[in-house]
Amino acid sequence: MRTHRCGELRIENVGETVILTGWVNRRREHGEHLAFVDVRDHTGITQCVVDNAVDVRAEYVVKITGTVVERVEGTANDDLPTGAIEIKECDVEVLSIAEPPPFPMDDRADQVDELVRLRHRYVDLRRVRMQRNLRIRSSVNAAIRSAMFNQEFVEVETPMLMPSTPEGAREFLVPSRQKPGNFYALPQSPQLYKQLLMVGGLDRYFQIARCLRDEDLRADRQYEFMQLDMEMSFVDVDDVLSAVEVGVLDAAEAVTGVRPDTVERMTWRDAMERFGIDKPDLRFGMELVELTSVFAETGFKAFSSAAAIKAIKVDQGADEYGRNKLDGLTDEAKSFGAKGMVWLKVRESEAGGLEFESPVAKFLSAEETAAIVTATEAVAGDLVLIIADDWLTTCEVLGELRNRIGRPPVSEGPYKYLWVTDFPLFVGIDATTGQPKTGHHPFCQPHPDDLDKLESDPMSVRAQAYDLVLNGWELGSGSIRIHDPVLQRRVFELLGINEEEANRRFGFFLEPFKYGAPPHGGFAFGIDRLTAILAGEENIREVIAFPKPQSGLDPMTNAPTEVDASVLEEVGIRVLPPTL
RNA sequence: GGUCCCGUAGUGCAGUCUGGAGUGCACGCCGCCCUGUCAAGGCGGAGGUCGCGAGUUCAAAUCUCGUCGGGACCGCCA
Repeated sequence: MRTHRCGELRIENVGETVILTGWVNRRREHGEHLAFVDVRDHTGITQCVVDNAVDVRAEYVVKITGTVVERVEGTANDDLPTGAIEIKECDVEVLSIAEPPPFPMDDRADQVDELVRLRHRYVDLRRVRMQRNLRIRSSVNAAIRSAMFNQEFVEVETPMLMPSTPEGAREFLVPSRQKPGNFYALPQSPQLYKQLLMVGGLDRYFQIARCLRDEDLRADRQYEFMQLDMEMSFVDVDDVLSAVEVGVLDAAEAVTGVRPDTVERMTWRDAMERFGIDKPDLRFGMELVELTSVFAETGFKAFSSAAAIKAIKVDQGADEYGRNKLDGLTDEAKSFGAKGMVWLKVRESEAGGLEFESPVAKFLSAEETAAIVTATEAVAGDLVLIIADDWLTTCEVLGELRNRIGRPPVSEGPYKYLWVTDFPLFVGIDATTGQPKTGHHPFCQPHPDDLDKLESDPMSVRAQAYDLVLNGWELGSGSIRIHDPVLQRRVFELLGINEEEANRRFGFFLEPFKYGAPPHGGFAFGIDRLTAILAGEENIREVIAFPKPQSGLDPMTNAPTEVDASVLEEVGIRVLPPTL
């Protein structure tokens, strides 16, 4: 139908008769005998010179046949790759007429209410931004697929209809017609199946897998999302990390043209100590400074009873953070669990040294003041924020403040990939049962050096679990799995799950391990998130063709909808009246 | 479940604090003019349930309450 695409023609094509197809980007009339029509497809725009009698308007779909000519002296457009030429003696065929688009087709649409864009997503998708993002996404998928295939991973599709498992995220349920009153669940992840593929001797499995979780939506969370899901047999942690790295770095290189530096590694403990979070953004410093020992003998009550005291320093933040902003940060700190926040503005003292301007300055001894300055390497004009609490709270609150104050926008480089390793096997105690709660999932292999502490000091046991982090976003996580039924039983017991309950909840999954399970481990990372960061987008909706807004209600299709009573009847469902 | 912000023409805004006729701007749209524009230019025109519902008031886009919708975040996401 066409000889060229709209972004292709150059000065070399002058003289050729060409056929272009696309959408009318804009029309400029100049009296009775002259009008310019910019025809657009995903490759770009070409200017066509037509007679004003031709009635084409914005977003009409057209087929234009004409001759490529060099533009008249002085009328070339340097902003367009095709700006040196135009199409003359055009024969214009209208393939589809169109109503005016509901929003501008250029960058101004970035300011339009997202709901309007989503309601007319098919129009929004024509824009440069969305074309670019979806093509980046396609490159990411292609790079990952070939990276895994080249490493001898086998692509296997696992079922979308699976049994409901009560663990983890809330599931989407699918009623059964053959067995009314019973339900399938859509997979939160292919976790269970991929481990069974290892039992089945696939050795190396991967899948670009759709996962579904019925949890509240966020900028980085949709009901449905895509993961690179993989699992390997006869491996240790390093083997898994290396294999995943190839996929992630290939994808990044495919998009940016630059292969990222090798992925850094950091233990969970170090990440918490230094950055106060298990997904540190390494693009900026502002590391947490340890001050606990400084206040070992302090007379300041807020600090004397705290297990951990740490600080962050805001370079030259003293003037920028007035009373209102500091109060805001304090409220923030409290909302994340701190009892309070101490701020110190560093000033030159009259004696020539440094002193603090702060409501609590008078409670700090000269030695403590000096020690804080030394530890934080503060200079006049800096702002120091101190949190004193139990170790985890101190770290987490400062981690939040650090991100709030220093974190650059997603679109700013560089890309900082990071492995966070040695996560704790258990995090916290379940308030109702008094049993430890798993940090990852109950099939996660404890660190071999910590096996003897499982019963005696479970909270200190590290897991062979690891996360991949990019610029402060958690891309994914994985672990070496338990393949030994005896060890699995020990872990279940610690979690308060007896054998009967384990069989009831995970029976179909545990049974196969009696038939010879290889040691194995794996990983999964979110393709939406990786693509968003590589595209410089703050929100994964911008890299998804048809995403849902925060409510989960689709403004284009109106899903979810009611269904006919007969349909419900068939699956044995009766809908309750809405609760008031 | 919670906190905060937003809702005025197809789109983006101003007006809301301090109540006084839908008062206004830009883009888009429709018509006319225009032979070198390229987010063209000129002239004219159409287009509004101020999200919705109550309340206060002589009078509500504006104040109050409720509700719906959107966004960011917390909870949640093994």
